[in-house]
Parts: sequence; C-alpha cells; structure tokens
Amino acid sequence: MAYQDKGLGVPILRRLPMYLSLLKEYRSQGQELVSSSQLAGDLNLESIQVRKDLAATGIVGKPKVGFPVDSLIESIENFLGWDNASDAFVVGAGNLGSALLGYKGFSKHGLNILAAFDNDISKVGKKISGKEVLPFSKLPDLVRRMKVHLAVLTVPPEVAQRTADTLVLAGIRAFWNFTSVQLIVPENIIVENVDLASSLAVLSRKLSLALERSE
Amino acid sequence: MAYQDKGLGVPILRRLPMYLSLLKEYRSQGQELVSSSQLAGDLNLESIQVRKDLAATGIVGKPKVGFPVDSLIESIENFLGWDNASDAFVVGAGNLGSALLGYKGFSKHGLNILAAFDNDISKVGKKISGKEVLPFSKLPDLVRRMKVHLAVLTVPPEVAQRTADTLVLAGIRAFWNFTSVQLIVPENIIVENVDLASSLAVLSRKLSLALERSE
DNA sequence: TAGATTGTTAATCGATTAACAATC
DNA sequence: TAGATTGTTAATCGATTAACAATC
Repeated sequence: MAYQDKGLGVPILRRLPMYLSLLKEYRSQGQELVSSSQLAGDLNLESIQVRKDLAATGIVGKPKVGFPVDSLIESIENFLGWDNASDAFVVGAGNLGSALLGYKGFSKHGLNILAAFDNDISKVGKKISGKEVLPFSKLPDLVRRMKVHLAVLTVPPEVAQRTADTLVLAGIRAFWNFTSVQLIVPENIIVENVDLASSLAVLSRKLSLALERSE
Repeated sequence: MAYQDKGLGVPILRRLPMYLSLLKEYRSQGQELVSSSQLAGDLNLESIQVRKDLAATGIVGKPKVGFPVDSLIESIENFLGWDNASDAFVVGAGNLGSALLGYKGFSKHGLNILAAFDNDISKVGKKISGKEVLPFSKLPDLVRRMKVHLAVLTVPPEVAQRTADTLVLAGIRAFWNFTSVQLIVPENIIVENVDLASSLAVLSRKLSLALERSE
C-alpha cells in the first residue's frame, strides 16, 4: 500500500458519503441514535460492513445503544476533511464546468470553488452562478498567490495534458479530472478521475445482459 | 454473484474503456499489433493484468506476436455492446443535462441520446446541442412507443425518486443516475450511479493526507 | 531452433462476511 | 440481570500478482 493511501480503503471512502447523507436525514428528523443495522437496512448493506466502515473513521459506538447521530456526522466529516473545505479553481468554463459551478452543495463536500478560468473571450469577465470567469493567463499567478491546491479540470481533451502540466508547475497538488484523458503527472500529484466512459461500460454491459435475458 | 453480473468483474469492465481509447490511438498511428506489456506500460498497469482483462472479453492473442489492434478494438466494443448503441432520453435539462447533451462522443460509448425532457416552460420546445427538449408529460408515452430502455437522470434531487418511479412504470430498464439520490427501484432495474460525492471523498482524503505530510 | 509473448495454474493480497465474545 | 448491539477475531471470497508451461 502506498504511503499516500495509509489506513484507507478506497471502497470504504466511497461509502462514507452515503452514510453521511443518510445521517443528516436522520438528524433533520430528530433522531439522536442509530444502530449499524438501521444504516445497513436503509442502504442495502450488511450491518457488519457498516460497523467496519465506521470503525475505520475512528468512532466508537455503545453496545446496546448504537451510535450518536451527531457525533457520527462529525467524525465522518472530520475524517474526510469536509469540515474544512479546500479552495479550488474550475479550469474550463464549458457546459460541464458551468454545471459544476452551479452546484450549491460542494462546500458541504469539502470543495470551495473560488472562480473559473477559460480562454473564450465571450466568457471571460462574466459570472457563472456567481463565480467570476477569468482568463487562463491569470491562472498560474493566482494559484500561487492564493495557495490553491485543487483544480477541477473540465477543459477539452485536446488541451487537458498541457493544461495539467501548467497547473502542476504553478503549484496545483490535486486534480478532479472530468476529462477523458489519462493525465500523466508527477508521483506526488493526486488525480481523481470522474470517468464517464468506465461508468458507461458497466451500465452498457449490465443492460445488454438484462435485455438479452428478457427476450 | 448475482445472475446479472455473470462472468463480469466490475473492475475489469471499468478498465476496458481505457484499453479501447489507447488502442484507437495505436490504430490511428498505423500500429497493427500490440503486446500486453505495451498496453500495460502506457496505462501504468501490470502486463499480466492486461492479459487477464483481455482474456475476459474472449479474445485470444498469439504468443510471440501479441494482439491484432483491430480485432482487439472490435472484441472490446462488442463485449460492451458499444458496437450497437442504446437509445436514451436525458431527463432533466438543467446545467448538467445540457452538458451531457453536448457530448458528441457518447455514440461511440454505446449511448445514443434521442431527446431531453424537462418541465421548465422556458426550455421546452427549444433545442440543446441539436436535441429537442420535450415536456415531461410526453415522456411515459414516448418511452413506450420508442422502446427506450435507458434514462440519463439529471433532475434535481427532490424529484429524483418520483421521476424514477414514473420512468420505471413507463418501461425504463436502466438509469444512468447523476443525482445525489440513492434510487429505490425494483430488483430487475439497473442503476449505475455517477456519484460525485464519493469521488470527492476519495480526493479530499488523499489531498488532506498529502498536505499534512508536506507541512 | 531460439526467444518472445501468450495463457494457465497457483499464490498473495485486500475486502467482505461470519461467528462470537465484550459490554452497556 | 437479560438482551441488544458493538467490536474483535477468523473464514470466505474475489481480484491481483507471480510462476511457468505452451506456442508461434
């Protein structure tokens, strides 16, 4: 296991937001305690898996009683670093970039989008969902001055690698990569891919098997 | 293993599009044969993993020679059903729905978007990236008449479950779910979630570990 | 033939699930 | 105390990696 991944299983990380969203629903309904079996039932998981996952975040429950909803929420948010959102720039203000700029909920998911960058003159200077669109030329300097570590990459595939190279030089440490390009970056740089093609692969295969079966 | 998943490992499925895109690049450069170690090198994988993955699609290579690029492409596309794209409706023509309507490449990934649906009167009747936006009220009938099996769900979270219920009744068999809602659907209905929160969870955790380390 | 690369069989690793003891 | 639920230790399962025989 790479040092980078210490103590963390990716499958567990992927489930934590599911717990979090459910727990917030419980809280809004005034529920103060929850058992692993309730969480499991509502998420179609096994209760033992829920307990293992929660244990990974460091929280301890009380036998017979369960887990306090409030402190579970707190633990998970803290574990993910979502109690202290990271500043980010959206790079590429096309359709997808604009859609991401429009999401209100990211700050609750650890992401604080400051502004967007694009080279299209018809966009620069305008605002999208309240965030300014700045020219790409200002990006390296602003990354440095504002100590922004995270870039949401939504540029066209042709310029993805080149853009990433520039951002790495400017000091970006992590990419949320929405392009279809497998970025090549130095070892210490983090890339999380939102890979629609792989998602479609899973879906296509399941659908074609299901349709075959029902003919 | 559920019947639905027969013979298919999800991790393998997720890697197939990576091979495919690389293979097309080789082809465009006139390369006719490829070894598992070349693919592995270019994708940062182990060659044995590449061989296992390819074997899963049913293709056989030739010892000493490698795999013919052309027939590899064909096998993978056929295995995924991407040689015969499924018709789909985009449900919800907001920012994200519009972004998806704008992607030209989906037909090469097994997805043929026919039209979009929305209830917003200012959108209905217009076109987005050349696709018509129709009123939601026409959706159930069109799903039936056009035998559309797949819905790309990009509605607001508040109406996601209700919309899915309606679509299931109309005959939709699979959802590509871009909402943050865990849909509850009958057993035989397929849901593939594009879960940005879980992706952000992985990213946040890695970033906070990396930043901690470099302080 | 010799050598490179595939495909197969076995070993390892990590994630999930099961069994059960600890405890409020 | 009794019972429910947690947390721990062990078993299972699937995916990845390693070793090597088959073959063009």
